[in-house]
Amino acid sequence: MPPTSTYHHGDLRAACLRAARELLEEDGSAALSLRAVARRAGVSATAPYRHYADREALVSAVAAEGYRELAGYLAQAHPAPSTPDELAAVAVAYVRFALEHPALFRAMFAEPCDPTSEERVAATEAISQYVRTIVRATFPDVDADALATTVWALVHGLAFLHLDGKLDSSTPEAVATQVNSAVHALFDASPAMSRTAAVTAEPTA
Amino acid sequence: MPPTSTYHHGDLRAACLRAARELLEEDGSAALSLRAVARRAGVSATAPYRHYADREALVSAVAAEGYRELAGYLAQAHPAPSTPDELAAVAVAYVRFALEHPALFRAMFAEPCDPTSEERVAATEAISQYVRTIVRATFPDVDADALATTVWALVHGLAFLHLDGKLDSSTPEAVATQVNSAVHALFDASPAMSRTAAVTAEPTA
DNA sequence: TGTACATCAGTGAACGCGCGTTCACTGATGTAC
DNA sequence: TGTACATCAGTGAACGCGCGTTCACTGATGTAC
Repeated sequence: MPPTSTYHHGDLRAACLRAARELLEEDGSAALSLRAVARRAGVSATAPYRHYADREALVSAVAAEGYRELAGYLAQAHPAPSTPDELAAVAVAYVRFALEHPALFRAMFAEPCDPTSEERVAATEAISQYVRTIVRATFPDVDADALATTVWALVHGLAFLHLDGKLDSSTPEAVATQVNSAVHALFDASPAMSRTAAVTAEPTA
Repeated sequence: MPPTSTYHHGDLRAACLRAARELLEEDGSAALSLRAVARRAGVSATAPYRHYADREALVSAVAAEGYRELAGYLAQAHPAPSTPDELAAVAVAYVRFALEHPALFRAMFAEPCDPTSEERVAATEAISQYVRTIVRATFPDVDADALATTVWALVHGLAFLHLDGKLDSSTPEAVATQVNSAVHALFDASPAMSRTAAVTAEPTA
């Protein structure tokens, strides 16, 4: 259904989200204002209020969309990882996502604008669950919750360090190598792992 | 030298820094404006311009001070760690610092306001060097740079996850336990550690 | 099929706000003689 | 020791800006009959 008339936009809600994403990627979080979003969507300054209660609601929606997109991105790296290598591939995807959408990623983890936004809480919970699930599939015999937290922290930290230019992000390969080796440093020799999948882990990077 | 007169403040530069820190801790980064700083320092809105070129300069100064303070905090946890346990204690301090100064910590790692601020660059470089030094002292036979990155990422990620309320931060003990176990998961069984450089050959990163 | 009407999604003017920054200024300080 | 003067660190009025949000409104849409 193409938006024939200009008065009724067609899908302003989605257009706002898209505009917000673009502003974020182009000029950083400071540029993300309701008015700028409206401007970019080609609509009056007050039109977005039809779809978002206030600025915070928009930001939360953007963050939530980011979480969903991240989840999709990870799943695409490997739908159901069950070996350390496959898990490492997902980790690489996580960091890559952060580097491809730096402002969005920062917004997702920035000072919580509205911690009570159900959409947002649900989205982050989904990611958290997802990580646990993956780790559990990869290391069935282990305290998956504890390990999942450690893995997530490691990968999350790598993402931020890369974002902050602390590590060599010049090429996707450099990033992948870095992430792979860090993840394997955690896995290869962890007691529980060496017992389970003794040799599987070695050949990466 | 007590600031007798009110006209000449005495040490407005430091007072601005302190005010900025307070605003940050109390109301988050959005509250950190030059005008608010001036107001809190009890000085006209334009007075801070005597000491800071613009808003960005102030923010960079705050961040740099944060880095220095973090460095001191880590050194206080253990002046020269050389065992995994001592290193873990430093890691705990890192996370604790983040939790005690959440807004400051976020500001330090937020979107780089002025990447060319020499004070700021120097401060972050110092931290980075410091981590490398510690890791090298603890594991002399290992590719310290690679491991240092991994350790830093892990600890940094834990700090943010705690900040975002993803982990149990209810008591300092809970945090310490969490961080300790994560760090040990990385160390205790990492091949390089258990068999000293036997397997260092793995040449990644 | 045509018409009346409720509903919905926009408009645009207006508000008050706090911000960063400029400018010409003035009061305090300290130094040279 | 006293005085003249340069320098320094503040003042306060003023600027223009973009923001979030409100309000009464109006044009388009779709549904009931």
